[in-house]
Amino acid sequence: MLSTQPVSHEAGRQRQGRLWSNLKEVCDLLHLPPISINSEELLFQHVQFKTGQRVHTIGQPFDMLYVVNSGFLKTVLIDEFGNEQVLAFPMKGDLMGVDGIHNKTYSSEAVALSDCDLVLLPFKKLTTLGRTHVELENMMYGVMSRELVREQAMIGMLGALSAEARVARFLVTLSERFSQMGYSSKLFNLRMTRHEIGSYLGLTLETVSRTLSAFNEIGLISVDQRTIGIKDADALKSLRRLPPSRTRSKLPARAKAAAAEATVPLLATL
Amino acid sequence: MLSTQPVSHEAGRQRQGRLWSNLKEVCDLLHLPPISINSEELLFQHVQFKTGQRVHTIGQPFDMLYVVNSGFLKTVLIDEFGNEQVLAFPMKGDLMGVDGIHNKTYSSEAVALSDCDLVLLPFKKLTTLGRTHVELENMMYGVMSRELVREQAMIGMLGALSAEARVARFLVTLSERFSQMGYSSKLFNLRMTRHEIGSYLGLTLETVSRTLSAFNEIGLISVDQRTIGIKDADALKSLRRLPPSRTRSKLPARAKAAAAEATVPLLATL
DNA sequence: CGAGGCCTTGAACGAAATCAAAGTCAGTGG
DNA sequence: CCACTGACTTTGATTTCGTTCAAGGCCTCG
Repeated sequence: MLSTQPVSHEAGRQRQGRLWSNLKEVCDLLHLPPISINSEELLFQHVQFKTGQRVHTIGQPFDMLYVVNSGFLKTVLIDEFGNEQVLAFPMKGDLMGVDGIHNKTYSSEAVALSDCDLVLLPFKKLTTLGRTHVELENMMYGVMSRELVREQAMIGMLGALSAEARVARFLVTLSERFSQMGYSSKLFNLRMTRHEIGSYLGLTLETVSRTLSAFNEIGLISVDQRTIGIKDADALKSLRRLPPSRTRSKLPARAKAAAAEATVPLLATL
Repeated sequence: MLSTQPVSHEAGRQRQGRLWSNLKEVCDLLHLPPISINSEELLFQHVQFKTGQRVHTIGQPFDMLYVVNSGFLKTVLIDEFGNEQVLAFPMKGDLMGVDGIHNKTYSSEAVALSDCDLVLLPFKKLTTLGRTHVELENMMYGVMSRELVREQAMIGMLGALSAEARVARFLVTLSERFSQMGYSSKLFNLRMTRHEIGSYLGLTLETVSRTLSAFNEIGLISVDQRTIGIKDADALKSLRRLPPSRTRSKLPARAKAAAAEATVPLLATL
């Protein structure tokens, strides 16, 4: 489902020995409808990070958002004992740094898991520009809301799914992302360790390893170290195996009033 | 830490037999610095919901944000089998509905756990207004970012903490919220069932119940049905008991390059 | 008073964590 | 070139935390 427009594969152009992208290219990257701004002149600088480098750290003053143009990263929280909690594995098209707006300080740390090329979006520049370009402003709100929805889905997954289901969904999501990026959805390399996957999924590295081996056993995937082959995507997708009886939705008796109309125009959905 | 300014305790004024709040009152509610807009004329309507009523449902067209002025709610995700996953328990000062911006459709459902009074913030109105009032716009971004940070903290908790630690943190957070609202931080009533707490924390209702009983045993709290007394807040706060050896932060060998300067000015934090 | 939610507690089970050991792989330096 | 090192991975054995299943008590509301 990639745009087939003649954007250079490595989006951006050289200038002063450095890559720059215009707003339309950034929108493409974020999978957003392009914005009609006389924007050929409005360029955003790229930056490169090497494997292991930190893009931003916790507590660092916030002024930039980042869009991944190529490469793989992780974002992590670090607790008071130095333990890492992986929050996400940003890759091409993902936005980073939104958590820094509040408090003017990044609340997470972003680390490159491979060499990366990121587009720099100076936040001030964006908001200023947004004030005169409704579309851009809407895009900003939209992207932030999208992040929020993603995190809600993550919470749902951590709260309700078994280890197997989490690993299965992780693989499916990765596969879809790779496919979006134009890589094979059937065969790819993990850029992160079992440990990092485990942290991301709320599991230990051993459980991740064992679960992958088990999927391999029953022919859902093939595993060789970091190389994953997806053999039965449908089975992976439908693998739920959630702790069953939990959390069945039902309105309490006291809620019968809800049938009545609300105090304000309110659609009677459901 | 409440503002001691003479805002009416039940913020807002009567007009046409209904409560309305101006922008300053809304900012107070959200714990944000007040905005200097000639805003006495800019009023936001309140709405009341009865226990059990839904404020918005999944898939319903989005057009409003909501700020809780009084009462207690839950927001939930519902999976394909009708299972509920509690995402949050909004109460006074909390913002709801942000997940609806993306897709123009609410992606979660909000249900009143008690009779509630909510301030309606028509999103269109806010953004239009934000375009001419930088402060308001910044506030919008700030609030959305704050939500994101909260959810990240939630992910961290679900990913890393033991059942006891989750329940302890839940109690501490509740206690602090009650205190903020001017209620006792030492003695309060839960508005939600064990089942709902369990869903929120990624535990079963039995585990929640047992953990509360255990805290009661060792004198950290007193429990009688929905009534909770906090006896040793410090012990609750420091109760971590996280699965120990997990996820210790350490840079991989390949990351030695990180010591070198980044491609862009980058603070050497840590 | 009875019914239905809700909460507690016990006992047994099971999924995932922990502990432990051996194997793989990439990079390094002799 | 090859052996050595250190990080990463796999697999096994054991333990433990939290779930599941079950039964009984409590409280509210009709």
